Amino acid sequence: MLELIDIDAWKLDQQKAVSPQLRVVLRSRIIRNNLKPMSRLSEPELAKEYGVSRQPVREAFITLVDEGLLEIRPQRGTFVKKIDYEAVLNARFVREAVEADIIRQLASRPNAELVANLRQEIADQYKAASGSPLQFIELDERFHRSLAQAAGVARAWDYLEAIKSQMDRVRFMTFEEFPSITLVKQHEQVVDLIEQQDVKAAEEAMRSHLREILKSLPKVHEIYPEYFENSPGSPRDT
Amino acid sequence: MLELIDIDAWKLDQQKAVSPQLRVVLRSRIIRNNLKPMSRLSEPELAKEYGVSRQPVREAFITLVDEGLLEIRPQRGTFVKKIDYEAVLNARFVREAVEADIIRQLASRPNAELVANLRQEIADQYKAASGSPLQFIELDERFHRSLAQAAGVARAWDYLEAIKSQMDRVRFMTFEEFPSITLVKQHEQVVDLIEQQDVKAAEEAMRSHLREILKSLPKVHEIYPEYFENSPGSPRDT
DNA sequence: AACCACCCACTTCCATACAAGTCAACACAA
DNA sequence: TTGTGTTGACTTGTATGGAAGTGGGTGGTT
Repeated sequence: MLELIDIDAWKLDQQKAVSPQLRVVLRSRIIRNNLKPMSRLSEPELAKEYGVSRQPVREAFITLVDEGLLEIRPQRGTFVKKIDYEAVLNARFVREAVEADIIRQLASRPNAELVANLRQEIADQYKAASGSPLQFIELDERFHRSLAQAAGVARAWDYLEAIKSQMDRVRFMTFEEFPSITLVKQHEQVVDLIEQQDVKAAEEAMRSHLREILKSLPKVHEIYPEYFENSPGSPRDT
Repeated sequence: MLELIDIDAWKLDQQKAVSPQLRVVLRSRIIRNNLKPMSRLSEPELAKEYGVSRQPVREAFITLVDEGLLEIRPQRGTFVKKIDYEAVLNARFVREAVEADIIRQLASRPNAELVANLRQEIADQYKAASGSPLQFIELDERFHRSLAQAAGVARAWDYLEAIKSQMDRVRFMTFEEFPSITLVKQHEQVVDLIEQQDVKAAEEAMRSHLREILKSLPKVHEIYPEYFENSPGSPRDT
C-alpha cells in the first residue's frame, strides 16, 4: 500500500516494531518526492528525528535498497536514487504483460457480480477524479488490485506492487496535470469489454491504458532531467 | 543469480561487507532445500558458525523475509518458510505473462544473430541435460535471461528473479526426475518459431513450456505435503 | 492425578560503542 | 599560485549488552 495519508505527521507506535514502520514512512516520502533524488539521508540524523537508534533506521534503509529507492555507498553515505528511466520502462512492460493476461482471464467467462462491483468502484473514481488526485491514486490502485483478485492471482498484484514504486514516483511528479478523468474512462471501457466478453478488445484496452505513462514520462524527464538516470539520450550515466 | 556452486564450502570475504554475503549463502541453502521448511534458524548460532556477530545475520534475515523465504516471529524465532503453493502458482502466472510478451516482441521481427546465439545455448543445454542437472538449471536461467535481454527488457528479468525463487524451490525438490531433455526440446521449438516469425505459435510454445511446473508441482506436494502451506486441498493452514 | 502459578532459558528487537573507510579543508612547501 | 600531504570530522559496517516478550518445565496445591 502507498500509505498516502498523514505521512508527514507520523508518530511511531511504540508497541509495534520500529523498523518496518520507518520503512513505510521513508518509502512514502521518497515516492511522493518529499525526499528528492540524490539527497542524502544520514542514519544518525533520521534516528534522532524519530527518536530511535541507528539500527532500525539502517534496517529500513536496507529494505529500501532492495526496492531500488535508496543507494548505500559504503563509508560514503546513503542517497535517494534517481528515477531509473529504463527501470520505469521495464516495470511498465512487466505490468502490461501481467495485467493483460488478467484481463484475458476475466473477459473469457461471464462474471456479473464482478462487473457490478467494478462499476461501483468506477463511480467512486469519477467523484475523486475531479477533486483530490491523491485519493484518486488510491482508488486506482484498488481497482487494479480488484482485477487481480477476481482472476485468482491476488499475490501477483503483491509482486507488481514492489515493481510499481518506480512508476509511482513519476506519477507523483506529474501530479497536478494528471489526466484522472481520462484514466477513469479507460477503466470504464475495460469493464465494458469484460462484460461483453470481448477478450481481444478488453486486453487491448488494458494494454493501451497502461501505456499512458509513456506519454507523461518524457515530459517529466524534460522538466526534471536531473532527477533521472539511464535516460534514453544519455546512455552513459556513471 | 542462483550461485549454485560451492555454497556449502563458503568462506566469507573479509574485505567485502558480510551481511550481503550471508544473504546469498542462506538464500541458496534454502532454495536448494539444504535448510528445510519449518526448521529454525537462530541468530547467535549462525553468527558463531560463520564467525561474525549477530547483526549482519539479522540483516540477512530481514532481506530474506522480503523474498518470502524466511519468517520472523518476534520473540519466538526465525523459521524457514514452507513453500507457499499459491505463491508458486502466482509466480508462475506472472512469469508466463511476461515471457509471452517477450516472445511476441522477438518473433515479430527478424533477428538472425539472436537465433544463432540461442542455438548455441541450446547445444550447450543438450550436453548438460543428460549429465549434470545442476548445470542445466544454470543454462536454463541463462537462456531465459538472453531472451529478455534481446527484447530490450533485461531489467524485467531481474524483477522476475526475485519472484522465481519460490518456483526454484520446487524445482530443486523434484531434481533428479527433472525432464531436462524435454525442456531443451521446448526451448528449441521456441527458437524455431521465433526464426519463422510465427508470433502466435511462438508465444503459445513459450506459454506451454512455462506450464511444465504445473505437472511436477502436485507430485512434489504429494510426496512432501509437510513442506507446503496454502495447498489447494487445505484452505485453512494456520 | 489434574491443574495452575511461577520461573528461567531462550528468542528477537533496540541501544550503544567501536572499527574502518572517505573526503574536504587546511597548512605548508615548491 | 599551484600542488601536495595530513589531519579530522564525517560516513557506514560490525560487535556487544540489555530490554521485553514467549514458552516450556517445575513444583506446589487442590
